[in-house]
Amino acid sequence: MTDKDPTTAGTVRLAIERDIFNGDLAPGDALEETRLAARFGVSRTPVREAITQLVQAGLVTKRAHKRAVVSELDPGTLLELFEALSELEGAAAFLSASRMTPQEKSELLSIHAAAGENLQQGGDPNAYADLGFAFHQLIVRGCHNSVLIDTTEWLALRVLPYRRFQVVAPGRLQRNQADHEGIISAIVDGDAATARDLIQRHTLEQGDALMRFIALNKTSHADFHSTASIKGSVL
Amino acid sequence: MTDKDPTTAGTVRLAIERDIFNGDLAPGDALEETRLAARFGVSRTPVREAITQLVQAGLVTKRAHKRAVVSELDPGTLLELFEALSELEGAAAFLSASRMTPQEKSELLSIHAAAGENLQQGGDPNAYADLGFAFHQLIVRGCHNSVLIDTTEWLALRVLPYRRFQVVAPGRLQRNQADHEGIISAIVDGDAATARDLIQRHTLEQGDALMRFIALNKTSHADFHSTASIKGSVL
DNA sequence: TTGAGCTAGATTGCATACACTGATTCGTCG
DNA sequence: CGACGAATCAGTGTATGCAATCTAGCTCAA
Repeated sequence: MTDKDPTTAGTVRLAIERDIFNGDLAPGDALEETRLAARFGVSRTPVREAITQLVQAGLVTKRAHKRAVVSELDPGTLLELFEALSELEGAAAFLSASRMTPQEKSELLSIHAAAGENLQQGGDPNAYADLGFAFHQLIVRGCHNSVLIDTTEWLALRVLPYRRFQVVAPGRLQRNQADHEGIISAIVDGDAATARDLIQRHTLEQGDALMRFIALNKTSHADFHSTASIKGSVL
Repeated sequence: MTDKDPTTAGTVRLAIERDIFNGDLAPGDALEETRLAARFGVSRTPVREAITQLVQAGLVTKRAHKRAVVSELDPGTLLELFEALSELEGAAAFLSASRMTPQEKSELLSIHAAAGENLQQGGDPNAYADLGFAFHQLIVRGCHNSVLIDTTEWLALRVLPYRRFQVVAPGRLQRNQADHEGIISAIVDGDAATARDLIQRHTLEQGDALMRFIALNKTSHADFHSTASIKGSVL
């Protein structure tokens, strides 16, 4: 996914991806080839190729002779996305329970501990969000099935443009941490079925929370942009 | 997936896909831009775009400054692929058990009946394989979650280039039909957990059978091509 | 005032030309 | 005779130009 690509097209693709994840490019924004080419100091050709790649990755939507736009996820699709993601993460957790190496398990524990410390000391929410992301990533990768890993992360990628929507419901972070606690126990104990069940429910809840947050805040496109300063993650 | 794309690049992409699924382009074969451009009577530009799309779809592999080749699946990856696919189909079946409409269920039953008839009358194995493919597709689509459907079919697509490997183990088709029988019962009864379990095991077995068949027959690349006349499906 | 039709500008899709990288072959030296 | 190196060549990566298409703004009529 994050392979080093010495070609210009690959570099441009990563740059655009960064912009999308940073929020410099919001869902619905247009990707104009000429403008991007000028901005990166290259011709339109590699830009076009980068856009083609992003379209196939699902981050960008495009139709013939119409300009490409950053994919917008309507609530329905978002719900479907999280439902599918919860199944995939559940499957990965199921396998991870029996396949993670002791080293991977200890890494998982240390990340969880760091997140707990951050939470207790009222640390940076962004840092906590990043730790949460790493937590999920470690579990997924612990299944040692690269196809399953790639597929899961591919879906997770499509939610990233919505990271800016901070989930601020009261007590949400504490519940998140408690969920993680239970998931870790199941994995460390090798209880695959419980691990699957817990993380699946957990991911579905996250999606639900994000959806409700978006439904409340995104009354218009302008409002969407107004939240650009709020950064954070739901993962 | 099969969207109408009026652009040249889209047409070329579909043409190359066809060649891959038909076996005119076997895994490992090189895709040379100039040659393809000449063949389709277009310039290299749309051909490059088509190849980029196929790379992102996983059907083609490419590295910078090296020519693109039809993706080759080593036994390990193939195993991972089927493991992931079994999880996804299992998840879809789980949801389908409660979401399929009566109409969809009856369609499923009629396809299964047709397959049974074909089997009993010693009909065309290719036709049986197609029915089996339709069977799986119906179950997946019955979950009514387009993200899950697309993801599952995307993985299934990567196995299609190996359709030519007919699984001819004795009694295999009968066991396949019996599996389908059980899966249908579970879905019609609304027994989601059983449906998931059965189809998951079923898909894993299919992958295992395909893997063993390939391991036996593919002693060299030449041998691979020699089986080109044998057509069929494992789905 | 509002809506349909049209025209001009902007933008995409494709073709062609050039630059650069990787591979093969041939020549030379040990 | 074998091995190393340089030149040549095939093929990909990028730039640019042109034609087809879309979009926005305007005109004009209802």
